[in-house]
Amino acid sequence: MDKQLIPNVSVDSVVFGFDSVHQNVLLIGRNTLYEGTWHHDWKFPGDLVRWDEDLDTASKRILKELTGLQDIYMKQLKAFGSLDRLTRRPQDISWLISIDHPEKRVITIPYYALINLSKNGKKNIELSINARWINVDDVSGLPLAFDHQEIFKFALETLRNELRTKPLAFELLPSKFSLSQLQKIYEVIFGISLDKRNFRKKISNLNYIVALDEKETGVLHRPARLYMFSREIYQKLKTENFDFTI
Amino acid sequence: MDKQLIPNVSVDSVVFGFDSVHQNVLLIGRNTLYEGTWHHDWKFPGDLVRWDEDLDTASKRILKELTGLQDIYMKQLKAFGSLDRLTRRPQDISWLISIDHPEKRVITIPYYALINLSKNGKKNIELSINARWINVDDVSGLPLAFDHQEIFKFALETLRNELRTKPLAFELLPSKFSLSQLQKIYEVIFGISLDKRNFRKKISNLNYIVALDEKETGVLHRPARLYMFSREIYQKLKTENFDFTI
DNA sequence: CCAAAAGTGTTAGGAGTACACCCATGA
DNA sequence: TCATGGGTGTACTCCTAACACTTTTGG
Repeated sequence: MDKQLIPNVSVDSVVFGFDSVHQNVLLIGRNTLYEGTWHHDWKFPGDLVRWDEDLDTASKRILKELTGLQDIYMKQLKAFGSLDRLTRRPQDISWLISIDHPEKRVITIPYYALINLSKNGKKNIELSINARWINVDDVSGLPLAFDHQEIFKFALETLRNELRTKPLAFELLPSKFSLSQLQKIYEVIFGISLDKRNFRKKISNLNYIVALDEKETGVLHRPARLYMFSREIYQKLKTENFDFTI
Repeated sequence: MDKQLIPNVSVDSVVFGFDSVHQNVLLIGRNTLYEGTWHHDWKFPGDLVRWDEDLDTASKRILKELTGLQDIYMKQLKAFGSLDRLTRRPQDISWLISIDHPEKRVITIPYYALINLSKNGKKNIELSINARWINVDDVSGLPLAFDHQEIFKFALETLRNELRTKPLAFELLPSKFSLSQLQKIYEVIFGISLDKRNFRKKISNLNYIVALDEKETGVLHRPARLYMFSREIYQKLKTENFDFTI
């Protein structure tokens, strides 16, 4: 095995992709030969960390290598290090042998990432390898490798928590956006529907969301006014508790 | 070095101790010989993980070995794995050499723990090794080893977040407690003061905090009514968002 | 002129906040 | 009877929630 790699520490990426209608997650399809038959399942993109890179750097590098994605919001979830996390499912053991992986025990440090698919082009990303965007509602019905189902559950909870308490929605929007786009993010990720008037009333109290003198173009309906998120104003007001409980 | 230990993965414990007046954290004093003079600093209790134990198990074992504490609430924070985390301060390098530690790069996985000092006896815990309870407000003025200042900051933020959104306060209370005791926890940990009447009004809406037909005894004032936390009722209502924004 | 989404105000109920006095007990 | 913390109610303000029609644009 490559000597530049730490043999027992990996990172995985749970990449959430938002396409203005659904919330998806990026999974890599995998075929494993086990007891003479092929098994198909899914895993999150991930790999071993190098000796000469930080964990945050590793997560970015590996995501880029495996999917071509870069310059997107990424945040560490926590470490997963159960004794049997690689060996619970016999087909995973077969797979580890097939890729000549020597370690019985690898601790993985998953990250979650956010990406706007309408902005970045869903297909460009799927081109690389056998990655697919899967609707988050369908993930619990799929066979996932190792402890990736557990990691997924933790990632989804964390995403929702952070979205409610931090200005994370703007990572999923272009720098100029309409209030309907913003509202849609909360609706899709929390799986709820919100009242337009009440939502706007709430937003108008947040003075770090600033109205621009610009409108949408090229839409076949009344064009919406555009807004931007001012990180400077947000930082100043940050001491007040932000709570996006909508 | 002990072959049972994973050489590059450790756990640390940020133990918060609440003594009904202050919030403290458990630190281990350390003297390091560096360039001919002794340097004194502090670190969180921690050690390497064994090959044959889960991370959660390791954190409990090591905390018990180093402080005698057991059966307390512990939760993982996240992994810290900067390239230079062991080597930023020259005296840390000296110390690693002195304890014959071979690895240049160790990823640490800190946990935070909660303990009620009035219940458990502050002194019993300090007896072991050179551990001390330090008021959390004083920690940022102390020299801490490695990246432990950064870990501490993260732990304190996480504690406050969890306390606001999860029924964590009850980990710091006996099973039967008065409302003043409960109020005190929020006051000390958030460093604020709360109105008694408004606090009680809020509590009375939470029906998983159930009034008992019992009173304090042995106090030299009017005895307070006792309450208990019902985890069953809490679990049922859990879907409603809990927010202890006081 | 039609389709499609943008934009806008009012009211009623509930939650949060500020505030001061009497009560029960042990010493 | 005194010291100590326990226990209680009201009024005001602010936030939340429910709800429907007009406006602007491109086709």
